[in-house]
Amino acid sequence: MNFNEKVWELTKKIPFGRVSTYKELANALNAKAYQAVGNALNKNPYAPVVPCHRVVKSDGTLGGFATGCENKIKLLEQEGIMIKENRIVDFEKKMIRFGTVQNVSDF
DNA sequence: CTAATGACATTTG
DNA sequence: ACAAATGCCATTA
Repeated sequence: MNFNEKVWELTKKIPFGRVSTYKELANALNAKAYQAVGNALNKNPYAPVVPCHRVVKSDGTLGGFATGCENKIKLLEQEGIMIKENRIVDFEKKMIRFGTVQNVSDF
């Protein structure tokens, strides 16, 4: 299993209504290649399978999207995530950390 | 193998 | 707070 497949598998595990960051994704894979994570998501062949729109930058901004960041915003809003000025609202609460159980009550 | 690239991150001006 | 510069790691040419 190469690095990209790991990234995609992990991305598929992001639950509905939550988001994660490239850095946390790489950290969960025990690697530091956050940029390579974004690179993998960019050319992922599992476009509809992998919820790439739930992956954002570490500071809460959206980052990029293959089919346009506007589309990314729409997808996230469909999942109940509010976007303000290209930034995720309550990002700290929405962000998921793999390996740690998150509190669902505040969402 | 070497060089260039990117949906990034961190530091600096 | 914003923009530029630098560092980073896997992938690709």
